[in-house]
Amino acid sequence: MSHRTGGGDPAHTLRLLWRQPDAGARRGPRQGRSLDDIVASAIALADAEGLDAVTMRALGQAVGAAPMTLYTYVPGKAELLDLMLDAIYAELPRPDRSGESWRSRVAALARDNRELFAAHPWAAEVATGRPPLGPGLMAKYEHELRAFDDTGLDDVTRDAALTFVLDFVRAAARSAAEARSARQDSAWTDEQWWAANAPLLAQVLDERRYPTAVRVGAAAGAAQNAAYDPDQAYEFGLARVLDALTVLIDGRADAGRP
Amino acid sequence: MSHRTGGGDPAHTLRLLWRQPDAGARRGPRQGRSLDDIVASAIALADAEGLDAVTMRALGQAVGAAPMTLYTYVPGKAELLDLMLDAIYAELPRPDRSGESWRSRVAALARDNRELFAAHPWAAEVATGRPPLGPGLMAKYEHELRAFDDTGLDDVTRDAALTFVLDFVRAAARSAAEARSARQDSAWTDEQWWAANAPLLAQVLDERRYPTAVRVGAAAGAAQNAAYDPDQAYEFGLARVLDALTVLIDGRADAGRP
DNA sequence: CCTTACTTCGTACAGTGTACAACGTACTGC
DNA sequence: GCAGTACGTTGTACACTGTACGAAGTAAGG
Repeated sequence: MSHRTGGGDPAHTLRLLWRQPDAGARRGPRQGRSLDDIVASAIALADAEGLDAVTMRALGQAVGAAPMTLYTYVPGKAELLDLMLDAIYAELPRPDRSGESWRSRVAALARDNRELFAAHPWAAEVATGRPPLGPGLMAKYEHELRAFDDTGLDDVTRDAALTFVLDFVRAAARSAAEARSARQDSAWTDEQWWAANAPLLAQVLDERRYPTAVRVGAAAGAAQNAAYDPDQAYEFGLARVLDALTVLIDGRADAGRP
Repeated sequence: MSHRTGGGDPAHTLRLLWRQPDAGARRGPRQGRSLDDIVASAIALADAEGLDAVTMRALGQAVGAAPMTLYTYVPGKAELLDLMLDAIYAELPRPDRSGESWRSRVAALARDNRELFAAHPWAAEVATGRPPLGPGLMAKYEHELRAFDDTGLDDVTRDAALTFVLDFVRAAARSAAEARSARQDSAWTDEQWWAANAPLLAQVLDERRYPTAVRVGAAAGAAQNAAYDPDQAYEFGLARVLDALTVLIDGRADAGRP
């Protein structure tokens, strides 16, 4: 199974996200834990051991309860993922950057999101078909839209530009997470992997058939000391994203450069 | 479990990808099917019912064999995913575009990849920590690198630029796939979902607290007839990507435009 | 022919999310 | 104070996953 959000009654999920208790007096025993405890434990578990380690059984053990107890706090696992995401969104820094240039603000926005994914790599893996419209995401959205103040973009374009930046950072984080988990899970280091592949690869990669691929692949591999360096891909991509926005906003490519 | 590639002996996987039979005479009964049959059935299954439907049991039934029989063709499911990916890469069109501008070639490259993900939406979900270095991927890489001929980019930058474009298309395909599966799996249409969320959202979305978010969100929602339109996001993003490459390659923003 | 390597497949196991029912608890209405 | 009831907690159970293991049958080598 893949990790997906949503699924249940949207109104119920939304009440949970905004921590709006059900109306009516509560009979029966009081809950021994809080929703925040559950969510915080789940995030800690995911940070430490990855999203696959967040099972209802493991989470139950982490909070000292039977697995099924969790279902009195949360309708199901999909909603738990929504809550986890919204919680880490709420943690993002949101300093006032109104004195800076838009370019500096957007670069900071990208950096903050990158650091979010560095702290919580699992977040890039979660498939959010419908986003968790909680306080964390709203605060994030509000703050990040402000990065485009004074750019002259209309509202629709502003939203599209933000989505473009965020999707880029998320894709980079996902690639980085995949590269890392390939290293960790597979019991083969990058070097061993290449060494194991090299003999047959040399035999099968005809330079007449793949001249450009062989040459460029070798150059790129040498430049990165690996088949793929997520950090370099991010730096390169971010520069391109900022260039693209400069064209969109200032109508030329060299604004803000020496 | 998420869907991941790789894992086993890289050399063995590589032999499978390039269809290099093990050396030595084969004793015992001959295999009743071919590796290509297995892979083709798996792709058909994934196309029709999604990646989650590709289980060893279902695939066994599709090829008319017991589930465990598959393990004589493929070491495990991770390797099967590698083979599926390489197979669809091999299907991509690779016409000679040497007469066109680089911008037209890169746009075509993006379109071809977008259509690949449209035909095989599951491909965007697969986590390829280490890429399947088979004939399909090599042919794809060779052809796509050629899109940057005559751009003056050095080899390392050429690889980075291609990665940038491909990552963008993949991210867009992933978002589109997530949005679609949210629609299909959740039993709530987009309209029902918004209708269910609207009352509480109206109550909780204070316009003083989230002025920009509320305004921009409403404008974007109206412009897209939905919370999120993957097609519009793709078109917007592709234009930005091409602008960014124009800056990189031609040093200005307006090359190739009227 | 016997041996050996190989394909096929039934069974089994550890793991997943969660439905269901039993049990105890604390509040509501009297 | 007491019955009724809604709710928290939990053990068990189910369908499902990938795949390890071993038995049975088949074709080739010596």
